[in-house]
Amino acid sequence: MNINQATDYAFRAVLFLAKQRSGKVVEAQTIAEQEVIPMRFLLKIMPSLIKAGIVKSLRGVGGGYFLSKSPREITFLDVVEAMEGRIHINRCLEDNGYCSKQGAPTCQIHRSLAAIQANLVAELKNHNFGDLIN
Amino acid sequence: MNINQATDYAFRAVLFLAKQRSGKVVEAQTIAEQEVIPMRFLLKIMPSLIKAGIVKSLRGVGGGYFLSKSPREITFLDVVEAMEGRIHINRCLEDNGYCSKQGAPTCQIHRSLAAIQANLVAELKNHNFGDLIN
DNA sequence: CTAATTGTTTACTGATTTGGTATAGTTTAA
DNA sequence: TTAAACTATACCAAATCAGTAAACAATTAG
Repeated sequence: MNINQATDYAFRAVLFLAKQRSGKVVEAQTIAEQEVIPMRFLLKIMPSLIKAGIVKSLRGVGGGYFLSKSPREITFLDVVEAMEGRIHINRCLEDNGYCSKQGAPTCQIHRSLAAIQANLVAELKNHNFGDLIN
Repeated sequence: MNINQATDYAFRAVLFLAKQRSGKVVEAQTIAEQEVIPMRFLLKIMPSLIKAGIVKSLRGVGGGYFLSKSPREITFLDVVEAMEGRIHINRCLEDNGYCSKQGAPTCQIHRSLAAIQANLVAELKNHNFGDLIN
């Protein structure tokens, strides 16, 4: 029931970029040093944020990363999903959800967990990076 | 961000016991068959529910398991914590929380995740097994 | 054009967790 | 005392996690 280390680092990288003046390009090494993230690991994490449309990058001299939209438009859910995919608090809630009992449609546990998951997703969506920097 | 298979099985075992008439002792094999849980695995799971005070057991002939309190008094949080311990959605929220940046007290991410976690815990506490059997 | 700089991609690795099985032991009723 | 039931512990293969490494691609400076 937790986020993994890569997601934790991703939160910090996004927050660090959100704190820069708009459009400022920050190289990986700066983020890694300031946020105490292993450089190589950060370099593996960033492409996930790019694919999710949260961050953009520039290569070559003077290159680096910057947010692709305003911090207020980036939610905690966006970052979690960028790193870990859609949230499913139990296997039975996945798209072709597996259950050894095959009882999903009528399973009371399934329904309760679905409600709990929906609440969690809503809560994650309710936190954005704009609120964190003011 | 999910519960593990053992916890899923634990939910089913508790619900199955909750559906029995009060005080009925059910042997492991019956639970395993009805809920489609590998017997040996179930036998390893049950002691966690017993230690958490959710279930009681009787050994020997005619033995088995039964709930130690009313279904309404058993929450989803109780079962999750019985199986996985206290919920921490990120390492920094553990008792002696680790953070490579050591910035927990002033970290905005930490504070947001703490709020999200508190919401999740409250939601889990809000679902009980009494509601599921009526 | 070339070299230096910066991100991208993919593969690899050791440690830990997960999901489950096996074995030996304890308790209890008949 | 024997069979039925749970308990404790050890074991195991596969997957995931956290991180490292190396080769590659793009860009800019000179």
